[in-house]
Parts: sequence; C-alpha cells; structure tokens
Amino acid sequence: MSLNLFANSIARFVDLPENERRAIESLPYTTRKVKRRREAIRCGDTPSYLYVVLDGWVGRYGLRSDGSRRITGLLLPGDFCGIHAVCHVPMDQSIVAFTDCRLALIEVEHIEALLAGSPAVAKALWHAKLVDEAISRKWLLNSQNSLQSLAHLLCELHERQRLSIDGASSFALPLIQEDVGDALGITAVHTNRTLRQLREMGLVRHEHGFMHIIDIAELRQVANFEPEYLSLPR
Amino acid sequence: MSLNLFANSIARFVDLPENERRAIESLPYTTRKVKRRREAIRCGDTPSYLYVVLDGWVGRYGLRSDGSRRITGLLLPGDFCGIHAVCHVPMDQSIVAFTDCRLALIEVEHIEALLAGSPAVAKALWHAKLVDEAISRKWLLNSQNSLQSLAHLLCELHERQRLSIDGASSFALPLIQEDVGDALGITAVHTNRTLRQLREMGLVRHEHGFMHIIDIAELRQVANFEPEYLSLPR
DNA sequence: CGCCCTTTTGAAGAAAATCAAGGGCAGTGG
DNA sequence: CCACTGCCCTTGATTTTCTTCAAAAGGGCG
Repeated sequence: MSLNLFANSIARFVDLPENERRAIESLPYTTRKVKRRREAIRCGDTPSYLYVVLDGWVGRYGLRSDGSRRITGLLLPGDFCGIHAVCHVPMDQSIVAFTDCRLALIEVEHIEALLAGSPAVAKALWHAKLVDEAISRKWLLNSQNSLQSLAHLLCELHERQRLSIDGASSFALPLIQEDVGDALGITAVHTNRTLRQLREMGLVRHEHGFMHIIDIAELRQVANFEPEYLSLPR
Repeated sequence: MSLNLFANSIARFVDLPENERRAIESLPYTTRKVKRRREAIRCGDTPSYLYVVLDGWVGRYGLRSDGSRRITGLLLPGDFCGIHAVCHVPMDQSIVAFTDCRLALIEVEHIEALLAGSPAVAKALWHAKLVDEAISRKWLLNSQNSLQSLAHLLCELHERQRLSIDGASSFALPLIQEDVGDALGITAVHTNRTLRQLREMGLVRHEHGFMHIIDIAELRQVANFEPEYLSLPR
C-alpha cells in the first residue's frame, strides 16, 4: 500500500508533472489502523500530520450541546484531512472511522516542503478543498427536504465512488441508518421511512450493506443532482 | 481605500513579515461597486479575479430546484472569495450584495505570484479558508433548532464584527428577516417568531437595522457558542 | 398622502421528532 | 444445537416544530 491512490486523487485536479507525482509518492509516512467507530482525530486537537485515507470510510462530525451528532462530511480512500496541521489550528470537528480503515500520516514538515516545491500539487490541494467545501454547501442547501436530501447523498456517494469502482451501479455503504440520519440532520427513524420511500419508488435497494442504484436517472431527478460541483472527470 | 484591510485580515492568522504585507498592499486591483441585491459573481461562472470585500456586506447562496434560496455564508469587509479563479473551477454558488458595497478585484496571476513568493500569505489564505469552512460546518451543525441556530448566527456576526467595531455590543445588521431565514434554512415567518422569542427572553433588540445584544453571556449560552473556531484574537 | 417593502400575528396543515414496541440476524456461549 | 444477547431495522401512534396561507399593521420615502 502506498500513496499512489493519493497521487491519483490529486491528479484528478491538475496535470501532475512526473516529478511532482514522484514527490508525492515518495513522501515519508506512517500507517495507522483505526477500528470501526473509533475516533481518528479529536475535535480541539491540533494535528501534526496530514491524514490520507488509504482504505475504508471515514467521516467528519460535530456534537451538539444535547449530545446529538451531525456528520458533516464523508472521506473515501484517496481523500485527506487535517490541513489544520499546516496552519497550526485546532480541529473544529472530530474524525471518526465508519469501517476499520487505514490512514497514512504525513508529517506537516513534508507537506510544507511539498507545497513549496510543487506548485501543481499546491494548486490541486486547493482544488480538492474547494470541492470539499462545495460538498458541505450542497449539504446545507439540501437540508430542507429529507427525500431530496437522501437521494442527493446517494448520488454524491455513487458519483464519488464511480472512479474507484468504475461505473458500478452498486456500492458498499457501510453506514447504518443512524449514521445516514446524522449526515442528513434527521433521525434514524425518519431516515428509515425516507429510504423506504425511495425503495417503493423503485429507485434503490439496500441489502447486506450494499446500496443498489436501480434507476440513477430518476434518482438524480429526485435529488436535483448535478455532478459538476464534484469536479470529477466524465 | 486600499487593500490594507485585507492585509490586516490576513495578518490575524500569521505573523506577516513587513515585505509580505507590502506585497499584499501593492497588489494591483480594480474596484467594483455592486448595488444592494445585485449578484457579484454568478454560480457556474469561472471567476478570473480574487474578490476582496472592501466595504458592505456580501453573501454566498445557492438556489434549490423549487426556486428557494439558501444563504451559505456571509462575507464582511476584509473577507475574500473566488479562490476558484486560482484553480480554474466554476463557482458552485453565487455571490450577492446585501448592501451597496465595493469589491477589490485582483487578477489571478497576481494572486498566484503572491502565493508563490509569500509563504506566510499562502499559509494565511489556507487558514482563512479553514475558518470559512468551520463556519459552514457550524451552520450545518446548528440547523436543527431555530432558536439556537439564530442565536448562534448573531453570536457569530457579533464576534466577527468585534474587531472592526471594537467591542461594541450593537452592530448594523443589513439583512431583512427573509435573508436571515434563508441563512438559517427557515421561513421568514418563522424567523420573525424566533427573533421575537429572543427579544422576549431579553437577549437582543433589533431596531432600525441595528442589532443590539443585550445579554451576550446568556445569548451564547442559548447558542452554545464557542468562539474559538473563528480563530480570532481575544 | 399614498405606496411599497417589511414586519407582525393568526390559523390550519405538513414534515419530522419522539416514544414505544416488535422483529430479524449474527455472534457467543452453554 | 439452541438459547441468549446485542445491534440494527421496521412500523405505529402521538407530539412538536416549522411551513403555508392570509391579512393587518408599521415605516420610510417619493
């Protein structure tokens, strides 16, 4: 296992010169395994690494005063978090593993050196951050209508996984309904009912941890999903 | 009028060496006036400038399929937007003026040169973006409870204005209730009722476009507001 | 003064939360 | 092999929150 997944992820956004690709792939890093449901980074900590997801699913969340949780983003293999390290800023949210997963920890000094020496990479990290932000804002925009919002989340994940799973209309969705609810800002019970609606509309099936997209065109219609904001290649 | 407000804003996040401050303040730019309620940047356009707010209030928003609007962020003097220009990415949301305002337009080439030559500035822009993101995520976190959410927005604006207005417990709030509702993800009617609740609790008064914070301690209690995420000096 | 924009309030209805209970399934241990 | 347990999904009934629709009441400005 290495950072070439990270390099590929970066290369989605810029023409990556061969020397800069090598610079990424030769970054020193350590691997950390995190078990399902365990925190990878705690809110309030100032990380000293950039974290790259090597495999598994990871998420960002914050806690409310009543103890309830809101998931504010999902990180898939190749995604990174912890840019806070570069700025010496404490995390405003926590990072949790939704599956057993492996993270690459890259020391901030190496990231700084990379940013200074590899302009294309620096630009790509900005681009990746803009996409990340665009996703957050879509979540804000959608939090109005649970059906549309759930449909949109499924479209988002379908699209983001398209590259790795290559066009498959099913993907492993390791989240339980409570997680999905926490991502949408609704309760687990309501998530259940909303998911049932999508099922009864003949758009999706969720079985054995796999989400099967039956009618992507109609699902996108319901979601009002326009994939451009993800800046992924067609 | 010049970019020194922008430089100050940047300098909140890093120790800005004198030469880098001069680099910012000597950036060539043009000024653009935008009238209240007019769009400054349209969703889908790829900007070719970095936009810095010189004066007035500006906001980011997206439209839903039913035509309703969600405001996803507010920009105050010194704040910037349009980093998309650097990455050649189309905007995923639009930028609108809430008051007559003036924007500084800095060509992307100059920004790229600045980023390449001024490491502290580059780091500060990352930091500013992280704060921006943290604000978005707070909005996501709060969108659950309209009272808490409105209280939190007022605390956020109070805190962000603290530096410019210097400790005043009142500030000009040029948004109408419909705007506030669009920022919170609730209707104007419900915003009105929620605001009334805060008024009847003796926490705020809103008169003649000014928001008077009567009991900031209690307001922060209601909002569960913890200012650290804004990375502002004490 | 009269007009337009905004705020305020009421009443009815919809969406989602909450509370509660039952059911399936996988792993564990007797 | 079966009972037990824990975790998750599912469904029903009730309550709360917010929306929608409608109308009236400021308030500033030509």
